[in-house]
Amino acid sequence: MTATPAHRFLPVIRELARTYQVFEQLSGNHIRELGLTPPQFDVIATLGNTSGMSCKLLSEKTLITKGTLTGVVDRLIDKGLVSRRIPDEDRRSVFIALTAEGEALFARVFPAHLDHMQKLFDTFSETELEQIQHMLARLRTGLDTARKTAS
Amino acid sequence: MTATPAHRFLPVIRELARTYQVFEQLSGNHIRELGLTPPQFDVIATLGNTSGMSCKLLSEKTLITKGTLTGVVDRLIDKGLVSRRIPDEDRRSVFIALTAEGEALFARVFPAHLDHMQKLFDTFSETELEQIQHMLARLRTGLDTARKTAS
DNA sequence: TATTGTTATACTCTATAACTATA
DNA sequence: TATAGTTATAGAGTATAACAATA
Repeated sequence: MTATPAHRFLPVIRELARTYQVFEQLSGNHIRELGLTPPQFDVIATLGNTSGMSCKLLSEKTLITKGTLTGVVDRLIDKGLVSRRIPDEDRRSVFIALTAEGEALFARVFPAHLDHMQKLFDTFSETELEQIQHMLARLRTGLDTARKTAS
Repeated sequence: MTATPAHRFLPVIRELARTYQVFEQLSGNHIRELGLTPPQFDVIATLGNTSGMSCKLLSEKTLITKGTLTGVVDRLIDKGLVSRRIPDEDRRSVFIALTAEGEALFARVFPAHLDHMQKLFDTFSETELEQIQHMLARLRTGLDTARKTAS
């Protein structure tokens, strides 16, 4: 196996980290204006356009561990944005879904959030967007594999 | 101006976010084994291979706001990894640098961290690595511009 | 007055692990 | 026994804003 020299991929890692962090900061500012935190918005966005899902699945999709997720969902329930329900099929699990108010927030906020981001992509051609998405997906596959190997 | 349809860039945002989050998780596991947190490692890595820098510059490079940075640096000082010094030229500022122990940690840990990440990039050609880096850089430029506009 | 950092406050997230209830 | 979540704990990061010291 030919080792990849560090000088070749280190700049990519740096760019990935910085790009995401700047994105997170910009996105986070917008989110906090709505009285939400980034993890809370992540949950809202994940539940949006679905009929809800189990705590376990929500945890996997958002990458928020179960213990943390309980607290995040608690706060969203306090705000009246999501609901918990114990399904009859498996009374161990918890089904989490947006409330009507949560749906309304999602419908109002998510498009605004996209508008907010839209101009960043105007300099990219469709081909370039596909390329970057494809490469990120490949990179993530490698990351997923590494994560499983590590655990 | 032609608006970019959301369905074109939304997948890119999702991939960027997920890829970085998985990266952060993998990287974070490795970092916590060293007794550091990701922001602490970020500071160490930023100070590595430099003679130190002001709190302000360190804040800009790590994207950690000044109030938070004080606490992060406090904890690194408690661990004996960095030092504070007030320069004579401008007694308002604080000069932060790695201690000998911090340098040793950086030298030992950073290459190991890279080794840990290396295999993820073996399926990418040199051209592809350059492309993805270039596209991320362009994206970040757009993000930086948007951030300045927003503030 | 403007700039650089620190301090204070209050809250949220995080990891970890013990625990409960159900399967 | 295994699985799905909750609870408990302790620590760290975060935003925000008031503050002190220096320029």
